[in-house]
Amino acid sequence: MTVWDRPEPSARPVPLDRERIVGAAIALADEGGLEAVSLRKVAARLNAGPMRLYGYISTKEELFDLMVDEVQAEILPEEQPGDWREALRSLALRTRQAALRHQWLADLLGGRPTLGPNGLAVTEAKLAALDGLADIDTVMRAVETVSAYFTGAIRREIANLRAEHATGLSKRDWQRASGPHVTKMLDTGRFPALAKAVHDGTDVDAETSFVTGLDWVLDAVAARLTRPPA
Amino acid sequence: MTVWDRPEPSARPVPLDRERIVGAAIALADEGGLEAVSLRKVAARLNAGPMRLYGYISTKEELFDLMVDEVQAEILPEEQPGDWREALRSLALRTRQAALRHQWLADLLGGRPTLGPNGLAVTEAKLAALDGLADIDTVMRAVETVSAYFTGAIRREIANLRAEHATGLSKRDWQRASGPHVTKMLDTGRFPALAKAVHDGTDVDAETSFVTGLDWVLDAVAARLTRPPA
DNA sequence: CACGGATCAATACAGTGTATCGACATGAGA
DNA sequence: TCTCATGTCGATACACTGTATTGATCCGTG
Repeated sequence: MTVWDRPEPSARPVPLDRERIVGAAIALADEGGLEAVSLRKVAARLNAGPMRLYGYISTKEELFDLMVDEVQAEILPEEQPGDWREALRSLALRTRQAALRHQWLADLLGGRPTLGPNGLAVTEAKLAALDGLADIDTVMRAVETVSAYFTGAIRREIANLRAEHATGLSKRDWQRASGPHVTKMLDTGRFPALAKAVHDGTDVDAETSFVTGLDWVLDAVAARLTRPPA
Repeated sequence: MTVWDRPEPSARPVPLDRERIVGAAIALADEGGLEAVSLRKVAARLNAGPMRLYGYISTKEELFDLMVDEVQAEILPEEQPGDWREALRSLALRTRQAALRHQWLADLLGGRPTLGPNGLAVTEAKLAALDGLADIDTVMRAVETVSAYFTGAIRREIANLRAEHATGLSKRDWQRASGPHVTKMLDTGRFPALAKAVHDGTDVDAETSFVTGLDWVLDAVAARLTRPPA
């Protein structure tokens, strides 16, 4: 092969860093969900070979961790409100909003400990909100409980949202259309309470449902904060 | 290729049904986690070719759905206790126990609507527990809230459990060893509340933490049931 | 006994995460 | 200024994935 056949080597490789990599991965996930994120596609988006990424991450899971941590930054509020309740509420709502923007977050939320800088900062914010209002153990329990609630609630919301979107129908029509199956099941009479709920229940929008439960949980926390701090 | 070269066709194919398929898949998942479940391995475990499965399921996701529903059967209590609170508590605890037996369940919990027969039965049980104790909408909100809580809590618990197991150390040593990283972060002083929590917090076992939060949430529900039923 | 339709296995394909390794550009030393 | 070691990058390779297609083989029915 003569020089003339050989192509000129491509310009110096594009400089890379984790930020760019994570950005590309998030973009892909936003567009096509988590399953659209492959190391090859991420690399391609950065005009790099797939193996190049292994200088910055050592496994795909690590990339996911970085993605989650990146999004955690969106959750941190600009400034901490004074009231503990408003602080926790705000963190929960912002997490939900982030999950609505990046629906793939629902697949990752709670799936691994969040030890990245932003993840730690979020945890710090939660703990700080309650700092001094009760003994430490109570505070930890409170944070865990609230976090567990909204993690679970967000996951369910996104799951339903996807189910609706998959069948391509409005919220209310879902039960009727998600199934011939479900309706048939309900008609068997083996699920009377559920049938009644589907039939007579008001369908509130997801946000209302989310904050309703959230406020209940916050009430429960409030009830435990009456004890004097340790 | 003559007849003599050609092997006698293997005995009549093993009969198959969804139950067997799901059983094999669950066995694989119990042993090696969700990622150990591949259609090829499931089929191999049943002495069948991979394509054979597509007569019973049309996608791998459906197999996961069947697995989840199968495990839901373990959650249904033999008989419903009289007290609504005990009923919900029991469902939550049994879900947790199921998740501890089948840790892969944590990856799937809340990820999709559960419309299988057992999933519907579980939902029915939750709703039935509260039936008549408040207007339907309140009941639905209560069930959603409790479910969101324990879904999230279970997920976090399993996540931590895996993290500990991955580093192979005891609960308490985790913060110290999960990182050089975490300790260094804490030493920066940027996370005072978190540092205090790690330092001064008692480490309660996971079950205690779970039921503590659960009882808080149940208290919150109880507070809303005082209103007369609709 | 022949045939039609269903059932199943084999093959194939496009894609995955990651290990290995050879080429090559870059910086240090002579 | 030339040479050589170093470490980075890309190509190749491997074992594996979910699933479409296709061709053989069996069964029940005419």
